Amino acid sequence: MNETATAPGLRHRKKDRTRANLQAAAIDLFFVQGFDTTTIDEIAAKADVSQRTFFRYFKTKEDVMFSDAHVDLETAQRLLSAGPADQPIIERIRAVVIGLADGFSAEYLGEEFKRHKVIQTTPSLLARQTENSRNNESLLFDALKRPGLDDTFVRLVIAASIAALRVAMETWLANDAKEDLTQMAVKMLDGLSTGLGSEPA
Amino acid sequence: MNETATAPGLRHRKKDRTRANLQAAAIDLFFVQGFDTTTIDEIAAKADVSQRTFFRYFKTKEDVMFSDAHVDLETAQRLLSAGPADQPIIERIRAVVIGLADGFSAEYLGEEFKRHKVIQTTPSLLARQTENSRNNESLLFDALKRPGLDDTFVRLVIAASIAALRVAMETWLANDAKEDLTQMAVKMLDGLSTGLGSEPA
DNA sequence: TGACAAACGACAATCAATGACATTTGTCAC
DNA sequence: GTGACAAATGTCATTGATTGTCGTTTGTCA
Repeated sequence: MNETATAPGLRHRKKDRTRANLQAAAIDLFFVQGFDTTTIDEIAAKADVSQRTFFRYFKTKEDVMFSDAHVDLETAQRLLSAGPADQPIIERIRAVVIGLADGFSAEYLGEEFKRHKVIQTTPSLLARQTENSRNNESLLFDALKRPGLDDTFVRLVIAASIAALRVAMETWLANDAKEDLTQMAVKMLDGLSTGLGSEPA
Repeated sequence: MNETATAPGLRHRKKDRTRANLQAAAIDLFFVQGFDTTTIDEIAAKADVSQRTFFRYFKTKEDVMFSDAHVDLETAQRLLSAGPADQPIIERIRAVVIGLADGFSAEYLGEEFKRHKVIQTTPSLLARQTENSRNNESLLFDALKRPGLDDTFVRLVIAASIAALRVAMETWLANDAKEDLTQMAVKMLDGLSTGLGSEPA
């Protein structure tokens, strides 16, 4: 699955560099002057390519913020396949979340923090992110559905779990990453598991 | 707050008519030829106004599908204010959902079915809808938060509940409105209340 | 009726996104 | 090396959403 081993070749390396340049230029500009007030022309200029080339790498202006999103999802799917299939769905999700978070370096979390800060403050990016969540729900459903179990229940668990993870992320961002994100996420999933009818003291 | 009582005047009536014309023209065109393949020029032409006027009534092309969304939300807020504040949040939400659904006529449900069908099949509308959900979460949070209760828990309950309602709506749409939407929604909320850890047979 | 403001049309400009075509640049077989 | 070939890019042009401006029409109200 990971082909980084075989010699990429000059052409391929240049492509990677161009993509990285575009992405870095875009995120930089979004940070300092905002998403809406940054034009594709500016991004292209900063990355030293034509405007047309930007759209050869990213389908839309929003995409440049989400092109790496599939990585974590694929990891999640791999962890799901590896885990035991016979325990309750929410338990499996919980395990995957812990497994995923295990691979997050402090540096990665710092990058995520910045990225999500931009997303949170930009309506079109926020919309795009939830669109991604929708796709993730479908993929997770395919991975988690089981013959004996009501499909709608599976969808409910997945949707509620993703919502819980989102709330954890938002709280984390709002508190400037002071708390431990994983711990908060797990606490929320446990809340779903136990039931929201019984409220904390 | 509601000024519809005082004689609207000719100008106001014309404005209402123009807005309604634009909305009807847009939804019609979206239905028959799709959202993306319908231009603002077509909508404006069909409603017999200039393209510029369209944007005087609706901020974006998507807005024309959501401009009435606030009505149900306001009803929900009113119901929330009316209900008892001392029961668990999820119970209050459940009661509001039932109260809201009580006001849905068969005709309204039919309209909603068509509208949501278009939304479901149009990525940009889907994105816009979830953006609305975000706003609703904030408003519901303000209405439901309570001094003794952890804010994050309140947010979790709201986010999970909205996710559950969305799954109910999606299931309803996928099954061509065969089941009872309210009943399904309540069942899902009960699932959240009881806890997702215990799976149905 | 006349002043005033709201609603509107007409025009132009910006920017995202896409298509078409020409040019440059790796890659690979010879 | 060298030439054929495909990938990557640049350039040019176009569509369509969105916004600003300005002048005109049209309710409203004294």
